[in-house]
Amino acid sequence: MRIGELAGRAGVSVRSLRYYEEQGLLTSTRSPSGQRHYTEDEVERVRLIQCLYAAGLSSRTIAEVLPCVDSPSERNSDEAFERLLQERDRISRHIDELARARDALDLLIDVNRAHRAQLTPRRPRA
Amino acid sequence: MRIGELAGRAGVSVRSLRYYEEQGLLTSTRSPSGQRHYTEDEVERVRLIQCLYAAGLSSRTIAEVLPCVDSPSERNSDEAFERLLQERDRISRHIDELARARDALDLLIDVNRAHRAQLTPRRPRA
DNA sequence: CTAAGACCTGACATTGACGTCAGAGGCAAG
DNA sequence: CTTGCCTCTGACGTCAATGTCAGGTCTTAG
Repeated sequence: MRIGELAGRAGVSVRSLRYYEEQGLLTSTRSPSGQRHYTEDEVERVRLIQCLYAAGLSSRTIAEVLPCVDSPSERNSDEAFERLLQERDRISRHIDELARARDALDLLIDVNRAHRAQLTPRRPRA
Repeated sequence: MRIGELAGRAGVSVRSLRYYEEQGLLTSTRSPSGQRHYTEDEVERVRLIQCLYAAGLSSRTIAEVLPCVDSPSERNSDEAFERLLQERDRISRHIDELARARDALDLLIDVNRAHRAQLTPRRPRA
């Protein structure tokens, strides 16, 4: 398929796909006229890349761990594997951080609700 | 206290504190010579602001919810309160997203571990 | 054949939370 | 008074993942 279709099916912009290729996260075969062509598999790959971006990994970091996706059986991915573990931990810590922030907001919400209840004693959900 | 001490105690840069003030997140009293002075309370406020930044809120959004911190009892914070609920939900969704990414990494880790175990059958943790 | 629409490269624009630097003034200790 | 550190304002720099535009080529439906 061509780049427009891949973009549509993976839910990203054409611009992003070209950027991913530039960053070494994605490869394409080229038609004689220079247009990029992709296989079905690339759809999932792009979704994975997006997932990792959403988890806060940078292009560089994604590039570093991709060997674990592409050739999990090769010895050359020692560094990549280390990175994978690191990123997993970073995500866990980030989740904890978000949970603490959510707790703070929950507390604020409770306090505000209490005050609001007092202000409008007989007008709930207005 | 002056800005350097606040920065140290709250764990942020002096530059950041001035930026927060510029964004309306923090206020200071000024000495006759123009230097900023802060009370003890501001330490906690700065930590809260940092917490919200870490949770992905922008300066603008933090400014929008701060009325709920400063005057939780006032009617004027309707919009702020709405925003508070929205952000809480956004954080929850973000946590779910991160958890999915972590699951994906865990799977990758398992697969890679399996392959590595096969490659070096009698050399664990080398 | 031809027009519309997808695609190409290259380059500049954007956004947000800062870093950093310049040039100037403030303040406590010796 | 001076030395050294803190602070001030203002302004430009940064980084990363895109958006967007220009000027040109390719493909395909009619």
